[in-house]
Amino acid sequence: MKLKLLVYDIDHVVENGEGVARLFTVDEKGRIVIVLDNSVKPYFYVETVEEEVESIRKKMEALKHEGYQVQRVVEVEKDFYTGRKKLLMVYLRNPKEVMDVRNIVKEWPGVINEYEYTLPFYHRYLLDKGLSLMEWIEVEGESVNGNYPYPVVIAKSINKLGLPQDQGFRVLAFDIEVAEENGEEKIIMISMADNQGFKKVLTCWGEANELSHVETFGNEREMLERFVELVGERDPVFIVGYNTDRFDFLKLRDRCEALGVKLRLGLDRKEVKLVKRGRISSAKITGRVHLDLFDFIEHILSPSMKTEVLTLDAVSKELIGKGKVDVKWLEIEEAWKQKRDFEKIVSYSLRDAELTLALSHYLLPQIFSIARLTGLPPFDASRYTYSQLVEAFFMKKAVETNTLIPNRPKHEEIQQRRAQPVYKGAIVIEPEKGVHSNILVFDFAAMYPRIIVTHNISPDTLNCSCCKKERVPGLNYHFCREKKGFIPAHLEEVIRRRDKVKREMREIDKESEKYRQLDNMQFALKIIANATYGYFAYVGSRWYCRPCGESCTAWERYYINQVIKKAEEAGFSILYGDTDSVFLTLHGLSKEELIRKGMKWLKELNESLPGMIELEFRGFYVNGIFVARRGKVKGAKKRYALIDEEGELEIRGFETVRRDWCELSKEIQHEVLRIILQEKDLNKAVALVKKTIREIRERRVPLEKLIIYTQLTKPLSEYKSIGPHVKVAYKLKEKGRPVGEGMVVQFIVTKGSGSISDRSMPSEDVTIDDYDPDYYIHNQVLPASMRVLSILGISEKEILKEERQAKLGEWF
DNA sequence: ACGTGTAACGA
DNA sequence: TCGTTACA
Repeated sequence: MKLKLLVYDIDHVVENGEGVARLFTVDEKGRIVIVLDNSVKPYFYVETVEEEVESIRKKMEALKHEGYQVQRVVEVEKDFYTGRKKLLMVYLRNPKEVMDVRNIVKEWPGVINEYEYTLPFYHRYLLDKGLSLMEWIEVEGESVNGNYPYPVVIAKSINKLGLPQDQGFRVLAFDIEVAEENGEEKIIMISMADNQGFKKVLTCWGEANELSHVETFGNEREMLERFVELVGERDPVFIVGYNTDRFDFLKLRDRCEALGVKLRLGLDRKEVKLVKRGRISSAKITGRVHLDLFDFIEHILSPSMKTEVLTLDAVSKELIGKGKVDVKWLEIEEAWKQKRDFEKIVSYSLRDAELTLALSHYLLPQIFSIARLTGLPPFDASRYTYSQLVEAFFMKKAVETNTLIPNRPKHEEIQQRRAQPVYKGAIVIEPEKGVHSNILVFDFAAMYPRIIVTHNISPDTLNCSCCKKERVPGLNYHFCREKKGFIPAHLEEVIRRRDKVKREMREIDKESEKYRQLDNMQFALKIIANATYGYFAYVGSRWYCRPCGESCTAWERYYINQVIKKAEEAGFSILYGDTDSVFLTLHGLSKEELIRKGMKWLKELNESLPGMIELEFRGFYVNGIFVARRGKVKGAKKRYALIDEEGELEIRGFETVRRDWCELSKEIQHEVLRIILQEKDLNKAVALVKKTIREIRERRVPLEKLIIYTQLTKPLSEYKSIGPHVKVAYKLKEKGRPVGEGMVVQFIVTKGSGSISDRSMPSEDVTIDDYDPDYYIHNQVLPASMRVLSILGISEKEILKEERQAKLGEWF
């Protein structure tokens, strides 16, 4: 029989001692079909000294007599960055024997190194088959009776059908609530929502009730058993949650263990498995893909998000415009805290499941797009960091081009790499402080990836012996001009594909499904393109190449200097520049003349730039402001504000955009910048600051605007210097609150004695009468505002002097 | 577990 | 001054 199927997950089973890939798929009607395929055998590579090839091959074959099922040993040749390599390819039967045999072989004399022995078998299978998940395949095979309540097919052949076309998967979101009872933490509520309209709240807390979607149980065990039963009934392909790796599944496992409930959520009715992944573990379910959206957001999306905290509420609000904490939800939250008003609590809990479901609708297509590009299962694609995704992409390309995958560095090697001094980075031009008008901004789009491609920067082209034509400016490296490097070859493909997708996007309706699909595609390509430079110099990298990273920044400095030189030659003044951007102006020209001259200059410049490197026009700005460094005359780098013709502000580096400054300071600084750049009314800006200072003294500011957010970047015990956020973390810990690395501490500085740290309190414990007006005036609002006002000739004294008079005035 | 350059805070 | 954070 022939079947058209979409693979959404994969693992392997061992049958009669043989590794068999197990593909979890759905057909066009959304029905689950399990496909078993034994066409890929587990193997790894061994590099030996030339003279020992034969003897070692014989020795390996002889391992059969010691119980190792060495099937075949084949001599192969593969590309490597050091050149062509002859290798022995050792085929085994059971995937777990790969490690066992490698551990034996590595001790043998004459064996130089082993390769590709750490790949999980499912990854080996996907790479060798050239398959990506979330794509349609055609399976020819035979239907058999398996131990699953789903059809099982043994594959004879599998063909890729090409273009991805999404399928309506069943997606179930869930969320649990816990509470302490008699010193023991229990699960008291489980909410579920799926994309077929199913909603359910299970609880073993509160009284019986009339709500149709609520089931109340006499005890926690019955509730958990019902949860397992319901997952089976709803039969989802994707189970999504928010922070479920680190919280919900750990709690579920603990409680199920304590109460003797089997958490059988898998298609095979097996229990949820917690698999270790670095510091934290992930919950894995056979045949259903558990996706923790928090991981994906933390690793991939958060750098480009505005929110200070990655709570479900804040994230949904930013990404899908839902989850706004309005009055109604505040009420519900209060009810939950006080454990009263059952109905409200149920809706609170259910809302989390529904928000997670809504988020998944938006995020799953992005995850799938990354999965297709990197060849990783969605389970991994959603959990990997930038560097891991880049690595997976190049591993796929390596196998496609008969290139040997370099090994991951061992612990010792990582230490050595870490000990290397940092190399020279990008150039930042020191700006002249003050206000400037008529500014043209240009930047190099995707500069590092384009440098890598244009100059063929790659570990396999570094210092080749065949040609030495192009030396890296200022460094003693050169890269081959004859042969295309491994990294540049595939990176070029990524950049070209992305450019093409972006061109296609311009032609179609922004609201269309096709547009979203293309957008997700270009996003996945962008991740790979942008992270490759950093990956060269990342200590954990397989394709580690410091000279490559160093060369990228050297070329970057070269090009920025070229641009500056040519701009000066054309008569422009250079106001500022950072890494890949330049800010230019030309006094005495009208706006139109300036733009016309700028465009002409840009065209000529681009004709002189090689390869894929191109400078782009980012925009024209009416005004811009550069501020001074603290206590210095010179202008500060990476801190400026621009305003365009539409009155749109672009603020970089200022307190306004930093989360470790309180909202009030940020708001006032933003307003000061706007008043100055847009209204050009210095007095109005000064008056605003004065008014704000008065309001702080009179305690007429909302407490939330005084909260400072600071992240704990390491475990509490590792801090040598105890700053405010660390002190607050200790205070939280004392209260019995969970405190850990990665947590964003929220605090307010209060009155009293001692250092600022001593006086910093968890924001939840502070009332309006507690905060320290002096701190918020002198350490927050004033510095933030003065940063801008002082360059316009306003002194702190001026603002405070009149402030004192105003205060005096209150007495008369 | 992506790179380096930078400003600024609090102890 | 140093350790720390968050930004470009």
